[in-house]
Amino acid sequence: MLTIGDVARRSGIAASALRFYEERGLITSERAGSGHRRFPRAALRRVAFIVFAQRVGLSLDEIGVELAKLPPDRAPTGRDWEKLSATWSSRIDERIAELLRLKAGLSECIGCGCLSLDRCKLSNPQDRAAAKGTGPRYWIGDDPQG
Amino acid sequence: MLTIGDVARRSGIAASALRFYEERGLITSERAGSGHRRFPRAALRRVAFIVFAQRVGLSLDEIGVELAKLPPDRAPTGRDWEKLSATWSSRIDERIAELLRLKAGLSECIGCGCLSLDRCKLSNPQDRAAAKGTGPRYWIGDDPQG
DNA sequence: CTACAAGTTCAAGCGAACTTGAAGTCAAGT
DNA sequence: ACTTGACTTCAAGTTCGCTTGAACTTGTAG
Repeated sequence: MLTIGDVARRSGIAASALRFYEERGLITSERAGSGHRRFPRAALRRVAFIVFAQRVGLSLDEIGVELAKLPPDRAPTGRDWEKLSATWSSRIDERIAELLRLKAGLSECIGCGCLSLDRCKLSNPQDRAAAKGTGPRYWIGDDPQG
Repeated sequence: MLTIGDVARRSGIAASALRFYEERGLITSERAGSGHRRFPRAALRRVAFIVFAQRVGLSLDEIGVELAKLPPDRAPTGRDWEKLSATWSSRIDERIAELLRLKAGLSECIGCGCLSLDRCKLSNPQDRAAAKGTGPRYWIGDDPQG
C-alpha cells in the first residue's frame, strides 16, 4: 500500500489532484488508523490511464465512465484494460482524421475565399453535432439554409 | 460591412463570443454612428481561422499571436494565410504523432505493468517539457531517478 | 521531548473561454 | 407614435480541472 505522497512521486501527479480524483470517484483508497490514505498499487495504473486518456481528449467524467467498467472486486488484468481501449482507440482515430482534414484544409479553405467547412468538407457531421464544451465548436458555413 | 449579427449567423459563433474575441484583439471592427459594430468581410476569415486553430489545440493567446502577423494595412491574401500555417502544420503533426504513440502504448504500457512513459517511449521529452495548462501534463514513470 | 515533514478537511481561488443578465440605445415596420 | 428586435456596455456567473490556504493532526528523526 502507498501513501498519497508515494503515488504523487511515482505518477508525477500532485497530491491535491489525487485527492480530487478520489473525490470524483476515479481512484479509491483505504484509510490507515491515522486517517491517512493508503492506495493499492493498482491505483498507479489507474492514474496512468487518467493521464493518457486526458491527452487523448477525454474529460474526467468520460474517464470515470471507462474506469467504472473495471472489475471492482479484483485487480484488473491486461485483458480488462484492453477492453477499455476500444472507445479510446476509435476516439484517437477520429481525432487524427479531423487533424488531417484541418491540415489539408488550412490553405485550401481559409486561404481561399469560401470559408465554409460544409463546402470544403473539412468537418464531418458528427464532429459538428458533438458541439460540446463551453463555446461553439462548429462552423456552419456561409449559408445555413442552403 | 457586416453587423455583429451577420457575422454571428455566417460563422455560427455567438455574438457574445465575437465581442469577446474583439476585446482580446483577435478581430477588429469599426463603429457606425449609432455605436454599433461594423465588421469588414475579412473578419469572417479571421473567425474561421480562430475556429480551425482552436480545434487544432491552440489557445486564444496563441491564435492572437498568429493573427497579429497578418498585415494590418491591407486585406490578407492567400499567401498571407499560408504563412500562418507553418506553425500550425507542425503542431498538427506533433499532435498526430502523440496520438499514435498513445494508441500504440495503450495496451502495451497500461495493460502491461511498467506504467512508465519513459521506458515505453510513448512520450517524447518535448511533450513533457511543455507541461502546460493548470494541471500536470506529464508522467514521470516508476523511477524518476533511475 | 521537540522539531518538522507529511498527512487531513474544507472553502475559496484561478485561468480559459465564454455566457448571462441588467439596463439602456437604436433601427425598422405598421 | 409605437412596438419589436438588434444592438450597446458592464459586471457577474458557469464549467473544467485543479491549486492554494487555513487550521489542524500524525509520523518520524534526533
